[in-house]
Amino acid sequence: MSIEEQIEAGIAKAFKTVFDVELPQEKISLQPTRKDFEGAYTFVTFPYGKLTRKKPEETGQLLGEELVKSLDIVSDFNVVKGFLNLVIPNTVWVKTLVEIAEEENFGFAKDNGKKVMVEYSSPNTNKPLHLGHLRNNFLGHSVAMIMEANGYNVLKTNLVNDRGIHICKSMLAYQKFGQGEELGPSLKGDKLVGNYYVKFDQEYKKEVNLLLEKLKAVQPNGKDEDLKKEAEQNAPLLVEAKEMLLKWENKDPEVTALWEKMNGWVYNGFDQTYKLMGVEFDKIYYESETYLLGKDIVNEGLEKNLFFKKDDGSVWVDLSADGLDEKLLLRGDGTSVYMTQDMGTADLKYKDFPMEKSVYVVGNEQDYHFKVLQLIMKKLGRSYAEGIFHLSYGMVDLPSGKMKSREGTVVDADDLINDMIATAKERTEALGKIDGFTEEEAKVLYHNLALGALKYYLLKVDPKKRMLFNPEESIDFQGDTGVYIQYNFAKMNSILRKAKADNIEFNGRDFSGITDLAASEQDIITLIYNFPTKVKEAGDTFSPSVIANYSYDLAKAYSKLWSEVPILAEQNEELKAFRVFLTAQLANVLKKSMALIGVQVPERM
RNA sequence: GGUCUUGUAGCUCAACUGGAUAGAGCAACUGCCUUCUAAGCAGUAGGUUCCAGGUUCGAGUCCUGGCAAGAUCACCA
Repeated sequence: MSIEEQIEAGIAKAFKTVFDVELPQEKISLQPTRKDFEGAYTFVTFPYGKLTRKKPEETGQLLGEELVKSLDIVSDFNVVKGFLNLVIPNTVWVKTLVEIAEEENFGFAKDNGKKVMVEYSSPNTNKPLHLGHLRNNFLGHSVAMIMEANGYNVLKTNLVNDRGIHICKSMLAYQKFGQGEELGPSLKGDKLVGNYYVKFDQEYKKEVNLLLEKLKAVQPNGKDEDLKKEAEQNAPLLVEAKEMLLKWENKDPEVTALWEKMNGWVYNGFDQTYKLMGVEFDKIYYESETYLLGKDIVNEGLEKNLFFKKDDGSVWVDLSADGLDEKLLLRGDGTSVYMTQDMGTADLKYKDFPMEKSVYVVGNEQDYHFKVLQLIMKKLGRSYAEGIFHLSYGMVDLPSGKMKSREGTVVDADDLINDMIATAKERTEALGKIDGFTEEEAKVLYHNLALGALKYYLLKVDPKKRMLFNPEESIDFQGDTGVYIQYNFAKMNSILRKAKADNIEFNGRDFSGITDLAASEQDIITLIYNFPTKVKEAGDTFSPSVIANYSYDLAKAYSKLWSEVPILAEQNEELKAFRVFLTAQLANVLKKSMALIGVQVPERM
């Protein structure tokens, strides 16, 4: 039984013995005591005045006296207004830490027999990955690991958008302007293809302007808006791209071959970037294979009278009763729309991997889409519908506004990571921290520092919030950063290395003689003790930020300890061993928690 | 216009799901490297938690109404 549970049970009992009232344990909750007061846990007595017929202070006083009497783990208490602060003796904390050290897989839940699928990344194959994708990938990968730590069997998936008009645009531009360019060593495949996507847009805009001039000449009285629309629709490049899409759908050999060739280039590039980012997938879905799915489900919905057909043959669902609008599910010509496809894919996913929860890491511009998707699948009676969770995250904007691939105003993922690596190298060398490192070790360190800084930066923030990224200001290496946490881990490791060299034994040692703890030592133990709660909270809310912030707290606590008490320089042998032991436990938990946000911690830096 | 999200120190973010005097980092200022890594520690300053009501013993957190920013409301994906 956890410390909290023991106290809660004790409080329930105390209500009975002191006030002769029944208060079920579920109704009792504790909170951590604020730093400025003595104690570890606080019980708020304000709500129980009616029950005890006493003032909150008095209720607290009487409960406190009873708890000290009845519970070994409560040694003292104090009452401030309606707050009963309970003191847990140091020996209990020390004992707790020893128990934690003996626990295998501390903090991680046992296999719960449940499955969860996490879909993330979901790139388009017409352009390279950018900063927005980094947020997506880091979130998804981290959530997958957090769910695993919560006992789920996790399948990481990637739904690649490899077809559609936008893909045809880059293909067409390549065909027209590519002059047979082939993949070379100087340019990654995704970049090569991305360039043609930009090229398409440039040429297309020229055509639109040209056409607009002509239209204006012919229809001097036409509204600017209408003419522009007409020009945009009829520009030859777009018309050709549409034709190409039709050819693709009809499996035209030439178009298919080009499509395969260019997508191959892109995947080659993506693989490099994914590797650089440190994310991976268990299964990859391609929209080219799923885009025809879902039509059966549309028929099913029609049969069940959940959907309806309009005169032109298009199929809709009326969600106005749920506060939403009517939504198109199938075009008049019988072709699929996005929603058709996603309904089909939802069924396919469940068929492949019958899961309790299905997480979609997708930007918040699709909030409406996923709300509708879940609602429809619920109406259709899909058992998995309840478990659909759209992990909606805010856009990463630049000071200049939105990132736009077509206009080239994006922060490229590879470039950003490589810049960060260069910065890490520069900083490390300036600080003279690489003495004794081999070239290979130094390279690994720079990579870990760069990725750590970047991942922490993107994950410590609540996903819902949109964020502003200023490329002019590099991501910090000081203060509340990934590097700070890594640095403190390196310090812990330095202690452990030296302790080993000095043959300081701490495993399995009896620390019952430790009765005095410095405030920073006690803080660290409580933090370590809270690890399982944090893992659970992060899993329940799909929030890597919980883990990121927790990791920072751990690092900060050690930094404080470091400056306040001697560790290896401690004269008392038992105390010295205890502090090394504490360091070892903390390092262990910190490494685990950082791993949950995908950050590697260095042994030395 | 409807719906959803966000609004906390100059800036970037927290706040244990309704609890005590709202906490960190950056930037500014002041101390601290003959002791285990100063990518650090300690301190000073910085707040009408967007505004106005309400519920409650108690509100940054819940409700109502505003204001501001963003997203979305396509036979695009």
